[in-house]
This record gives sequence, C-alpha cells and structure tokens, in this order.
Amino acid sequence: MFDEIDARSPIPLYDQIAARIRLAVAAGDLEEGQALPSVRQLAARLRINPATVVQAYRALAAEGFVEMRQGSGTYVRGVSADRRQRAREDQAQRLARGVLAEAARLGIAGEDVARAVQRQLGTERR
Amino acid sequence: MFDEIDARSPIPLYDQIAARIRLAVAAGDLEEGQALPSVRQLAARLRINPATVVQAYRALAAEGFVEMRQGSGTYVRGVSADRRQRAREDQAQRLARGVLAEAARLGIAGEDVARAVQRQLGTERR
DNA sequence: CTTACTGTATTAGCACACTAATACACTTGA
DNA sequence: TCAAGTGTATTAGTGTGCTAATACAGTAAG
Repeated sequence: MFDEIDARSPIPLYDQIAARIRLAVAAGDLEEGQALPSVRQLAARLRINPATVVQAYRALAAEGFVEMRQGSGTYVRGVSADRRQRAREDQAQRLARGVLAEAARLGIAGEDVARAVQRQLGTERR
Repeated sequence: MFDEIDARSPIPLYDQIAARIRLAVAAGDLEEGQALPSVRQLAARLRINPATVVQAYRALAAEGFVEMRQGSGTYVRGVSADRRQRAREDQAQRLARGVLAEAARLGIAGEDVARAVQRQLGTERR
C-alpha cells in the first residue's frame, strides 16, 4: 500500500502518505477501528523520519479519517456514509472555488474551466 | 491598474503583476503595440525591485501576451481572437487536469468536482 | 512495577521560491 | 557621439515549508 511513496517526488512525503490512506479508507480497504502502522513502524519501513509520518497522520486526524490515541496507536475512524459524502462534497466545493479563482487570475472564464473539466472526464474513460 | 498589488499577500508579487496585465489584455484595456511601463518605472511606482517586474513581464512574454525588446521597451502583442481563444482553452485544460489530479489524491470523484464547479458558477451570478 | 511499545512536542537543518542588488548590453533621439 | 532611457544576466539575501533529530508523556501487558 505504501510502495509508491517516493522521496524525490515534488509532492511532500507526508502528503503522499496521507493520500494513500485517504484513498484506502474511502475505498473501504481500511475498516473502522482498524489500527494503522505505528509512526515508528511506518517510518522504518519507508526509511524516513517518524515525525514525517506523524504529520501525515495528524492531517488525516484533522480531516476526521483517523483517531490518534497516545500510548495506544492510530485507528481508522468510522463515519456514516452520508456524512462521508457530505465531506466529499465540501472538499469538492473548496477545490472548485480554488480553481475558479485561479482561472479568474488568468483571465479565463469559469465556463471554459467547466467545459475543460467535462472534457477531461470524458477522455478519462476511454 | 496596479493599485491592488500587495506585498504582504501570499501570492507572489510577480504573479500579481502578471495577472493584472493578463486581465487588461484579455479585456482589451491594453491594445496591440501599446507600451507597458518600463521595468524601472513600474518598480519605482510599486516600490519593489526591477527584477521582480522583469519576472512578471517575462512570464507574460512566455505566454505570448507581450514582447520584450531590449533597449526599447515591452509591448503588448497582437494575437488573433481565435488564437487567443485557443490559448484560453489550453489553459483551462491545464487547470482542469490539475484540479482533477488533486481531487484524485483526496479520494474525490471527478464528477463531484464537475458538479461543484457548476454550482459555483450558478451562485456567482446572483 | 517494569518493559516495551504507543503518540507528543520542540528544535534544528535544509531546500526552494521569491525578492533584491548590481553590473552589463542594447536602442533611441538630440 | 553620447546621454538617458530600455531590457538582460548573475549573484545574494530572506522566508517558508518539509524533513529530521531528540527528548518527553501516556498505555498496555507480563
């Protein structure tokens, strides 16, 4: 699950780790109550510093995906399906707001962006 | 036109400057062949370093918005309407690709993003 | 209780992007 | 020709985010 973590990527390590786990939780590969590897275990496995793993776990905890219990471990947090959907929509809204702001900065109409997104979705399925 | 440039903004100065000019060109406020302020003039007016203005102009030149002529000045470049539209669509595609990649990292479906963009566009017109 | 594991907190090193400083080369017009 | 304006190039300073190092504090099981 963590095989594709790459220290030379421009994407921060903690971000890559968090992304992996987010996807695993979203896909149901990690179930409620299940323990994640300890920060030291995962750090050793990836040959990186424990603090970096902590940063990833902390981000996930802030998003409500996991719960960190001092002295015990980090566990997948159960959330109802509709609440999870709600969170996804909020995130999507934030992303949309960001990309539209960026487009405005570049002098590009929101409609052009919307069209481009639709087009990307279309070509992706081929 | 450059009144809203803010050194304390998280957005880089050169980026803010370039954005202003891009919008002015796109809106037709700056016409073909028209000279922009010299790098020193604009730098003095904004109380920043000339090299920062250069960075903004260079970005615009790379995008084909302006042309820099050593010893002479920086001039708005004329581009045909359809070529400009083409450039806008390319930019939009790049933005779409980026936001969808980000969404994937977060475990969010592209459809959710598309819906969020549509919704933003709707609420913006009220 | 003690041991061996958990997460927590603080500090430091490092890289990279942004901005500034300074010297250079070209153009224009008197 | 030359003076005063233009953009060009290289180098240096600065701030911020990422990663690492190290010491601290809680939990759980023998």
